[in-house]
Amino acid sequence: MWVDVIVEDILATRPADRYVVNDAKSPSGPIHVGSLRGVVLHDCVARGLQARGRQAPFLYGFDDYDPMDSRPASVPAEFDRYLGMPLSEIPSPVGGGASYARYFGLGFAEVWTKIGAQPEIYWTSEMYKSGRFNDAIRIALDRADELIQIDREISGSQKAERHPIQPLCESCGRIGTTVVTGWDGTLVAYECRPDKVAWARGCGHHGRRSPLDGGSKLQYKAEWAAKWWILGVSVEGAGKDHMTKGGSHDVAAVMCERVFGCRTPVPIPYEWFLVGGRKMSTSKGVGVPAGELVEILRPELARFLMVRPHYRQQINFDPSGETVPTLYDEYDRAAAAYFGEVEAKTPAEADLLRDHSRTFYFSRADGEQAKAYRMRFAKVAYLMQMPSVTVEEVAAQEKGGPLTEADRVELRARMEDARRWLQSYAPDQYRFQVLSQLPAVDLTPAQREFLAHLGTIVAERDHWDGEALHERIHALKNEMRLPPKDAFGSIYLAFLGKASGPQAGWFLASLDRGFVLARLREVSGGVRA
RNA sequence: GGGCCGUUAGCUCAACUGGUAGAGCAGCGGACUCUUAAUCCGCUGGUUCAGGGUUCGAGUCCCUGACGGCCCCCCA
Repeated sequence: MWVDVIVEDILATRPADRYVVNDAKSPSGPIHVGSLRGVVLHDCVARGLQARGRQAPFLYGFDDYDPMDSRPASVPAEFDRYLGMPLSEIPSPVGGGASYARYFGLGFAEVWTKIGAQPEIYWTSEMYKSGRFNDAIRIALDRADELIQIDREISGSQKAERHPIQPLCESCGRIGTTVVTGWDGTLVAYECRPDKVAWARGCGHHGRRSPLDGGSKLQYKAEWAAKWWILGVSVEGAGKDHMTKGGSHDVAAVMCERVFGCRTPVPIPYEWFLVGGRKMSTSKGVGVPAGELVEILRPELARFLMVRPHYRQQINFDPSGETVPTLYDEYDRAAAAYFGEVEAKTPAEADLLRDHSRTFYFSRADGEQAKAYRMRFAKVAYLMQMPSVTVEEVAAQEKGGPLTEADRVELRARMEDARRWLQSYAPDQYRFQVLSQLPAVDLTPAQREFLAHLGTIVAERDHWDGEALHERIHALKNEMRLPPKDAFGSIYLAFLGKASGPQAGWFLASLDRGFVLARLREVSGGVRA
């Protein structure tokens, strides 16, 4: 399991009693589901370190002193006037006094809470305002040339200006449009340029101010390095956009070591996590909000989805098709390994089981996962669509005994997922619905006759057992020398409007007898012939 | 220009630090007095993208190449 590999590697290469695990995100809008991968990854590593007896706080930083550099489609157009201002200083798009950054950041935090992660949140705006960045800002100003040089050297970018400090404009409140023009050891001289960036317009103000206590922010690569130094971060992964060679992480790493004199945290470069299927209607066509994932899958499955594949592998989750049932099957396999329900026949198999077991362990959302009876997801989905079938009863039969409380909780979670899956994502093949009105079907005379006879059979008894009825259907089909396809097809067409369906005997037996008789009479009587 | 990932059965994917290539679905066959989604059993099916190399042994490690997906060189 990759988490164990990472944890063992950290313990071996950097022995310590305490590790600070950090992740961060700029809350510039609705936070994409991809950012959840970082949360889960860091949460797992922190858990793994803790399980090895180390202290391992997991910190999550919202970089809310970053300037707003674009306006998400869901945010009203009047917010364009805030472009360039720190996210912490912009009002929430839904009002209520909170900042723009808090609105989106806390919304994201709600999602990670659901999947069992509880990082300690910090806000860079507060760090700046409280002076925690002051030493780093002084260093960055004193050694600005060196930092700029590192940026150029490592990134290979010829881009002229990337001064490590951006003052907050005292006139317009923007922080993304300013450039430093001088530093006397106490005050920075700066200009708020109308043309510095394409996405915001500075007001043109020239001024001098203290860069400390919130008066400025570090440019983001320098800020990253400074945060490692200030917070003592020892482990921090990042998505591939940061981790490319000569990319922001490489630059920050050199800044961290050469300028701030601290060791670069253990890096963990991870791949993207995309959600296909229903794409959002944003202009770019991608960007499913994190919260949507936990509306498709319950917490353990959402985590499992991200824990199972290696972190260097891209995840492209498409909830349509058979993805969800398959994911559930794999989850069940992992659970079986974890609870010791399967025995390995070979050493290789034993290793595989251990791997599955660890995957399950790290997929737990909260606390110990109770051992419970796990009915196959596809079956749950199937049973739920059968009229007058109680899934709990079938589960108890299948289990061979009464369901425990844990069994019921597990089953209910599956039913929830199945309901949503059937409603929004399941292929038609998995979905059926008894039609309350006879659909317009095209049946041969033989099929009508078959259904008429079937009606007679059903009428024979007040109560039918599924198996018994199924036998009679086959017998009737044989007597009439009707091809199975025609016989069964006619039943499904009459009740479901499609050519196939659940096993006919059990299916009809589960329906209301009066309804079945009426429908058979109607369809065979040529009402719509 | 640079970087990451992928390519394994018809499909979707597994396979710990190299040690007999496996599942699910599909297909085929069978059991249950029953071809048509609730159960169970069996079977078929792979030159692991290609070509080199290391090794007693390579899906796995190294090199080269092909194809596919993505990222960076704006911002953060």
